[in-house]
Amino acid sequence: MTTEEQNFVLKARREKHDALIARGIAPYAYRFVRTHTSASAVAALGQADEGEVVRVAGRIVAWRGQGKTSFAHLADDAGRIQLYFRKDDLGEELSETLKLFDIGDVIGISGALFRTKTGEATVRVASAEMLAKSLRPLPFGKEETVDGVIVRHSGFSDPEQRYRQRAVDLAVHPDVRASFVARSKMISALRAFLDAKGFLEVETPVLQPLYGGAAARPFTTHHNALDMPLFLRIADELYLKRLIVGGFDAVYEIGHDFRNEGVDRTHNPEFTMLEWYQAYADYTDMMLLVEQLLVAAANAVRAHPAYAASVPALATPFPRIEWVSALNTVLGGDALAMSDAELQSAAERAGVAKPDTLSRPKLLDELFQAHVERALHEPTFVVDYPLELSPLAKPKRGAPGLTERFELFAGGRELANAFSELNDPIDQRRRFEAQAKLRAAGDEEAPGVDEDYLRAMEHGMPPMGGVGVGIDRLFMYLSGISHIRDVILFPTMRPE
RNA sequence: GCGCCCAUAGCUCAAUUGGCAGAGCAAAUGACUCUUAAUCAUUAGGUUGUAGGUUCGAUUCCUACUGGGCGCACCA
Repeated sequence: MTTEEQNFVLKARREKHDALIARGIAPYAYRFVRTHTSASAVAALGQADEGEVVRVAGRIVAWRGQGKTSFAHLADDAGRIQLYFRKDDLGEELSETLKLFDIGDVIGISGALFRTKTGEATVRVASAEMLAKSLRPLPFGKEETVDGVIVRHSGFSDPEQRYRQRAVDLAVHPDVRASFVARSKMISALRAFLDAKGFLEVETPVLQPLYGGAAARPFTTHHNALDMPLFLRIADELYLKRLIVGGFDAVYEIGHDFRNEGVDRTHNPEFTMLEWYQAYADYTDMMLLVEQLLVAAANAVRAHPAYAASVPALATPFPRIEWVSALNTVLGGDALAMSDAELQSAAERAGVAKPDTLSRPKLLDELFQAHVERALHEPTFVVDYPLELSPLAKPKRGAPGLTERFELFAGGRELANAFSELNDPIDQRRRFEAQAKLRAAGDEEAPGVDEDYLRAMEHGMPPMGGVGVGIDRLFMYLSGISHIRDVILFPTMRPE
């Protein structure tokens, strides 16, 4: 098609649009007062054969004309309901107008409920209003119900088009809408949980002059008026901990982090992160909170009928395994005492790419990922990470080479990361400097020294526990959805 | 970033060894006053992703490009 205006389908729609105007009917309305949704109308009829007059609105998703009568289905957020148009009820003029209605149009209906002889709750249409004329057809598939299961035919299934045109995807796929409803309910439950525990929801900068709080490559941008580079945050951590210095006892933030790295089924360049920090608590307190929070999230997702069956049963407390002993077991020796060369050859055997280019902490991390993480299917806390992997965590009491840190794994993926937060500014400076050295040696993900953060800490940072939870992945785990693009409304795509 | 695969009508898909580009749905016209993947008849709808090449002839074979999917790498 050369230009879309010449397409015969669009042309026919446009002609009907013009014909509506010619009949004095506005193709785009301002408002329609509904008395019922599709679902509440069906409920209002109950088991009766005749019911009250209802006003419903939605999109025409199916049309079965039959001479002087027509049946249609009207879909709204709550579901769908059948409409029955009868020429004798509507009169000549409205019957003529009806010919200008198409599948995809948004209309408002008034009429009495009744039950057809096949048993379906239906509105006997007395009046119909055009609310929004659809000029571009939606790719509705046909549906049939076989043994109570809805079977779709010839739907809209090209994954590229579905992600690029999410409005269309959502409009024709109630199950896609359902997944985002469940996600939203889960996030509401997380907020309710933390609010009830006395946490204050806050917002910290997305645009940061210095990035930190995680090991990742950032997106960079530029502020014109200030003529300065800015980074999109890779984590909220350092700003939230400044707030604890400022006197807030417990804060949390739900927002987007941005990491300039590959895209695959579990990575989108922007993703949703929950972080919280609680003064006077340590990582053991955080473990209990994470368990409770996960149970609350799982209950919220399970409450959605579409996901009731897919949510894993969570038995608390989750098992705890120690990072070092788990790695020692799989490597058959004392991992921390091994030489760099020994670690490199172990990494080589584990299939780690280019182990000779990795720093020692990276090597350890890779070995742990390869041998231990992938095998953790049930929710499991991995505790007490090596200090060199955890530059923002407090040393473990009685084991100075380790930190008080845990990560929660489930389904082979990391769901949460938490520490007893490092609040000693002298130690923190040393850790930053060690990171800066790695950075100078070529580790692009190692952050530098954040003087502003150190200054805040030097004023006295209360001891605290902190947690980060990847929201997209948590929802993927709970819902059983395997691709991150299916839990993000508008995933990052190349321009078409 | 690397490898493999995919791109045909608005949507979902066909097209034999390289030989006139098709079907279903959606659309238009007509028939049908309880249908429901409604049905029936007729009609229209295409620069086969883009640019080149091989060939008498390319949707089909080759090259490059664009976009996508899957896997690997990086990462959470």
